[in-house]
Amino acid sequence: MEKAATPRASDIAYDKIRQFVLSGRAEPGEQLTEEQLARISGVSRTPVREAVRRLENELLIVRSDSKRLFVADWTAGDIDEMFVLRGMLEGHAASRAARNITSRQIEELGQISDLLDAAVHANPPDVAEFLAQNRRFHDIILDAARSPRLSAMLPMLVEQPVVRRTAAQYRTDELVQSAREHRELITAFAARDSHWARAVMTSHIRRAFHVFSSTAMRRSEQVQAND
Amino acid sequence: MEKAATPRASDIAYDKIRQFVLSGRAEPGEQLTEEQLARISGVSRTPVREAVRRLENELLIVRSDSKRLFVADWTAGDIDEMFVLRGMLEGHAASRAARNITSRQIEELGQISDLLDAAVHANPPDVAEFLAQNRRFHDIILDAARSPRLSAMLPMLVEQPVVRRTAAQYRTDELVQSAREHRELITAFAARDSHWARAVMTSHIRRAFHVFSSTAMRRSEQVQAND
DNA sequence: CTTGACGGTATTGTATACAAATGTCTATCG
DNA sequence: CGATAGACATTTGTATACAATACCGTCAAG
Repeated sequence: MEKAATPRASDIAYDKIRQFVLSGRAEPGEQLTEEQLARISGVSRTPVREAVRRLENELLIVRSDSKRLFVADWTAGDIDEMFVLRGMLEGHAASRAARNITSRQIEELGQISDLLDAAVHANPPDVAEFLAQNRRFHDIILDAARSPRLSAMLPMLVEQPVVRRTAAQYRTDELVQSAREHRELITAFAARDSHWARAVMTSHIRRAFHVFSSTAMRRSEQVQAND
Repeated sequence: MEKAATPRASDIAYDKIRQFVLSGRAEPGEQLTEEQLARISGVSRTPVREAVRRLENELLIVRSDSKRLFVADWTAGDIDEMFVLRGMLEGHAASRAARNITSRQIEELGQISDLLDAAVHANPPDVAEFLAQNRRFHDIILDAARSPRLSAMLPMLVEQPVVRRTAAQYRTDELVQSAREHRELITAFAARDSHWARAVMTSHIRRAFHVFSSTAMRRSEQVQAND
């Protein structure tokens, strides 16, 4: 049985606020007060402050000239930049992982890959499941990289603008290709080929960026159509 | 006249604790209690906690399995990894800076470069001044890169193991070479050549790593001699 | 001698009260 | 009419008290 870790109020606050921001219930640029966030997360301001510090560090929340909190708002340039950094860092993580990964972990990646395939080929494709397993996949690689520093830095980059859009925007062929790349990564890991792993990961992330861009466009077209 | 910003207690705590850790007054692996840190920095536990969160994020302080604080302790592998990441990120920063830097900023870099030369050629070389100006130099580049994300991530990597050793460990020829690379960076910026800038910066950081390794060795030899 | 349970102590986590500071509105003056 | 100063409201920052949790030594049983 899994351990039922004690829920720390500051973690609760972190999750709730994060979800509040990413779900789009808070508009980009909107002001947030600590008290409001305390109400939302059901704890006092003290743990909220800690949570806010973390989110601020992830640039999900920004502080105005002096100390007032706002929901971050992303330019296209920010997002591009973010994917570039993710490409570098995840590429590096993959490279390290190829050297350090255990066969147990490779097995695990294989199982996740099966789940990814299942999610893709479901009818209709189960995109939420796909994203969840995709995240697990990348987390294992990060773990295998054995770099506390990478583990601290990557969360600042992952899935920030991704979550906001609805899952329905993905096309099946994109998911298929993504799943294929995961398989290739596993092969590279099994071969302990760090250069291969880095290259596959880098292009994987970069392609994700273009998928993101095009789905963002699709979405805005859809929004226009709804107006 | 420059603004005399209000000193926030949490910033005071951050500076004091950081200095406490980096100066070597705290042994790596040693436990730190919030109350002790509060005494040291002269504020209450609340701002200390915020400061600790930041330092924890920079991996200068680590949390034991549950919640007790310890001074981080670095393996050779950690330091190597850190310089690799710095190389990637500062290289990327230089690349962006080459595209975005203003002529005003290039001038500023030139002035700092003069100060670097002066510090190197003083007799004896003024290493503290060199390090201070070096830091200003890199900060300007980071600023010119215009990426809030890089600005958030790089502080996690800079000068952590560097400060602990005494300045006297540097050799003059190393400082001369470093100053030369700064000049070359300026040239690359002036030419707006992002590839050149990235390459120079990458090798600059990588060379710094090897200088660091050798000075660390020199230092340990010296310590052995003193035993 | 080892192991495990118990309880005291040290340390971290949270809430609340209050202080400092920032923003905003209004009234008055140029 | 616009600008500015001052009072008021809102928001963030800090300290303290208390609660919850983890650690560690002790003691008893196997």
